[in-house]
Amino acid sequence: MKASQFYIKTTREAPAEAETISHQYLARAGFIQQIAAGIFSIMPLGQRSLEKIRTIIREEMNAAGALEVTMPVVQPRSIWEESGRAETYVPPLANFRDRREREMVLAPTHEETVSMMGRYGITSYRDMPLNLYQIQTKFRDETRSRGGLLRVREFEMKDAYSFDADEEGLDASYQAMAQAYHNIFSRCGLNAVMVEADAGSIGGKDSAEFVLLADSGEDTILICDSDDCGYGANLEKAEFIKSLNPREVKAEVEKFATPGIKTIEALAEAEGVPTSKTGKVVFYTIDDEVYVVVIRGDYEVNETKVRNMMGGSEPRLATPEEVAAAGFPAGSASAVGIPSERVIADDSAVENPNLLAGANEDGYHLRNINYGRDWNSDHIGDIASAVDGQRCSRCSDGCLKQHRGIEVGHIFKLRTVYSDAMDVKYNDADGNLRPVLMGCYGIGTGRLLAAAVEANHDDRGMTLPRSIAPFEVVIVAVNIHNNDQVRDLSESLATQLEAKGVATLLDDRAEAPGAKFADADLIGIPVRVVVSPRSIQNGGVEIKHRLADPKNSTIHAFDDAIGAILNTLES
RNA sequence: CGGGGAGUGGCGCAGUGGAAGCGCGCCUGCUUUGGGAGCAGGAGGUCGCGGGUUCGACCCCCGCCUCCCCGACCA
Repeated sequence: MKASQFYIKTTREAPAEAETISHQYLARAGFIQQIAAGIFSIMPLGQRSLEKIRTIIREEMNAAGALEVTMPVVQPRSIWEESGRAETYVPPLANFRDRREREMVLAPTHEETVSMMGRYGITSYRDMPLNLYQIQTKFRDETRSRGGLLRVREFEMKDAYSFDADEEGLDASYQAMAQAYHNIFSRCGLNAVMVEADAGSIGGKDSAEFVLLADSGEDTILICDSDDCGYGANLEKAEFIKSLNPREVKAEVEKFATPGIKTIEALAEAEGVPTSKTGKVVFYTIDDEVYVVVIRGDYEVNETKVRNMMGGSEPRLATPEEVAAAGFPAGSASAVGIPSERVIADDSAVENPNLLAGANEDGYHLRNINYGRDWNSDHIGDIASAVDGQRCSRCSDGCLKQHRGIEVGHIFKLRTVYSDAMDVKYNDADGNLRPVLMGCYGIGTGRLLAAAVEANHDDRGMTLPRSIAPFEVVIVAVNIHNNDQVRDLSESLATQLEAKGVATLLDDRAEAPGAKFADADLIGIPVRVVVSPRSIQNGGVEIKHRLADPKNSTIHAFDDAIGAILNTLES
């Protein structure tokens, strides 16, 4: 491909709104163009990289036995009513009416349509396992866009859906996808870690996400630092071992005045004890009921864990008005005297004796509060968020280390959430009608590209691996327009490389050499070959890997050039 | 959807109540050709939109739209 016939428009400066490295480089190199908030066009260079990513994904999905399909982006709202998600998935659903006034949605994900596809043909356990996937556009209206391609509203996703007759089958499908994902990310040059995750609003149970560790990511994950443990989970899911305060004989409750003390930290300091000796309270509204959530003072409430414990309804912090309306005291609160069905308690608050807590009277607190004697709860469990440095729940000696990361893939066991709602059933070997067990598996292709840039760049530009770089070799033809030798040799090299299947860009533009070098570095083409009057005088062409020092190239005679280029490409 | 910022040629930015400029990029010609070349000459902007104040608004006032960042949610 000749650069003069391609579409290469690079800029020295990134758009002002580009903050992340990947956004800056993808924009400067002309891979992407922003059209609206979270909506991008992909330009020819970006298209080539994305297509290579798609090809890798297709190869791995096909190898895992999945079958490619295409499902519609525009869907009738009625099928979302059938699954029940028209009500629960409200914010991200973009609605419109067609010209016959039928209510339509832009699909944010495709469980409904794939369930219909499964329902169409799956009638027997003999029809499974089945795995259907597509690479298709999604639109989520309420997700806030951020970081260029890292998070957008319209995005392309590879989404796969498995159908199995039993748990063993589902597990095998899930494991096959996990392996395929490892292969995909590895081939794209990403060292993604698989961590346990919460299933979120998609529904279902077991799930894991694949995360590229990067400070620009918005995902918080915790990974055990023990070499042979391997436990990792995202913040919503991570479990840890809570410390236990020393056992003490239950002491008598004492009420005491604490004028002006509003925080747990201030209370602990005033009493000269650690915050782990306190029980703090947060009010949450769940399904229009206000609950008192109790947790030991040194931990924070994890709303996802609360949601899961309370049956899946989203908790949100209660407003002062709601707290007052529920008849709960606003200041210096505690669970003492609150009906147990309205108390949600972390086990840390239950298991530790003689805690400091509010007196449910402004300006007063209580010493020596004990669960069972002074307060009760019908909802006890782990609702605490893990933080850096806590003990790993899976091994005896590890500590959890907190990281930021970019979520590039997510796999779920949906089980029967959608097969029940959408009536996807089969006959088992005994003739019983059973719901199909489903799984779903997603990879954002654009985000994968952005993540690859986040993981592969330097101060000159992108350093994408050969597997996803838009071109593998760039031939910088210096002075090509007034030097026939340069022109003939560079074109000959390009032709030979193309014949060997190497994606080659011949930079024949009438740009200054420096501009061509800068563009080659910015775009991040793995191998650079220079053909110039000087290189010819020196006996051939110069070959350099993108990651090598800019000045550090080697001269090769023309007869050896192709071999040397291929060798450099392999390195 | 809450909180904060910003909208001026393609991109990055300056600017004043008398109404528009710089750098990069673009076009033409000549000269150049190893890390984003030089000279000369050009093209390109209803200053986000609507209303108001004023003799006069890019500037002041009001409303709206859009974009970005932080938070809640996700691939």
